[in-house]
Amino acid sequence: MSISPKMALLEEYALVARALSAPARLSILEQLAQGERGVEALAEKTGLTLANCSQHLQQLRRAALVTSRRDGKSVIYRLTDAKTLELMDRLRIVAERNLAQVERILRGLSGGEEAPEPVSRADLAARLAVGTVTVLDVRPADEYAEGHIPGARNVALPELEQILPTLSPDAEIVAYCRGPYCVYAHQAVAALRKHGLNARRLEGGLPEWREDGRPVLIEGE
Amino acid sequence: MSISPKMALLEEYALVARALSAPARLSILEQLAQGERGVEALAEKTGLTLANCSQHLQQLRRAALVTSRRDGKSVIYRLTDAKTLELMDRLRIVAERNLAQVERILRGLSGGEEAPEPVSRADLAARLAVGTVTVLDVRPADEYAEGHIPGARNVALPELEQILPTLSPDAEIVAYCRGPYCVYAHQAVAALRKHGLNARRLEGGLPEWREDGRPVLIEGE
DNA sequence: CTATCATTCAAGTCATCACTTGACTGATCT
DNA sequence: AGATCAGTCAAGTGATGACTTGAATGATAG
Repeated sequence: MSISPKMALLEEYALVARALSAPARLSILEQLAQGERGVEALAEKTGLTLANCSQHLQQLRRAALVTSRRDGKSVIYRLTDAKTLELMDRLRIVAERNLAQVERILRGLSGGEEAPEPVSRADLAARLAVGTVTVLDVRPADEYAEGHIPGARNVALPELEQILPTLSPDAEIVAYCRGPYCVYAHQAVAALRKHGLNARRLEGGLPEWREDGRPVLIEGE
Repeated sequence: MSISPKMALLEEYALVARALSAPARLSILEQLAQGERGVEALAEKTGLTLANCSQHLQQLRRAALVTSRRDGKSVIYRLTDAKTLELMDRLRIVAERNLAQVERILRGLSGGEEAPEPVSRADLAARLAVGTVTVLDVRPADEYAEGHIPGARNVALPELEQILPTLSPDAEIVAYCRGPYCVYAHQAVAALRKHGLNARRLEGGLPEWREDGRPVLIEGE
């Protein structure tokens, strides 16, 4: 006797949801959204041990969210499909709408202040075209080097304080980071606004910008 | 010592994903998409025992995907937010794109034949306006009575064979059911096509139709 | 061919989950 | 108040998951 096709389908959908049901794996997926990565790099960025990270990757592979290829001694993982990012974004949206806890955390990130609405990517592109905006890439330098919005200046969060004097109080500042799951841009905007600067977050991050088909500058090109 | 806000956020997102990670709960959510329901009705429709169903509902409530209210002796559950349906649809899309197993099951539902593209809801609305289409609601009668597309004829799957003679071979037939997770429309279309009829599925089901703001007829109105 | 490096596998531990059974609670009906 | 009905809770079981540690694999460098 075979199980019903309906249950079989639900099992498959549940398999994908289960892949997203551990914070560690969401963190890995966020990293992979920046670009393909070896296991060690992923383990370091996510703070997981190597073996643990490898096992999470196996689970992501079982759900077919990631694929791997061999490159010499290394195994390089990448997202199977950009649609996964949309799924993760819906997940965030539903969580933000329904869970009071999420709002509390986000407010905490903004230092208790009300954060301004984020700038849409289309909006930023338009402002970049006429040059009336300062764009800050607040990711770590290695990720910036791998690709960033043309014209963006890289300032990892710890260095933010130091560059404050170089920012004009009149300038319109837009900060971005890895994407909707990343808190760097939230924190950067909160810090900048505390110093009276006119800063806002970009909606989404570099992966979403790239997915829109907008230009991405790679270091050394 | 407090955990980082980032991990706290990821935990919340993972909580929502975990709520979607059991087939039983996906099944419950699909039912709730039809309309609010008591625990017993949900248990019956999903084939879960009462206690088990209740416990799944607690988990859905923890993730804030459903809310409940008391009505006399009964507790009525409903979806907190229609965005949840979008999330579930993305889940399905990602699963269909990445998992070969899903394609295999869907092909099996269609009797091995290649199923035609579904009809979009806008398309069906246009055809209904000019009256050149036969719409079949292939859900159980009680769900049809609770609301259906105006002009749709209710034929639960087991009765489909009997009404075949009443369908013209020239008519264009569109079948719909509960939504993207429901297999009834797939099966109905396969059966109809096997008899040489020109049948296609509607994209999505009644909840999506309603969510579009299109008219829904309730029995006895 | 041996050594090295990147990754995976295997085994074990502790926690959580799905499901069952049977007792419990809270609202209604008589 | 007692009986009844809808739903929840509590405890127990077997399965799965997250994480750790240490051994095994597979490709390259010497």
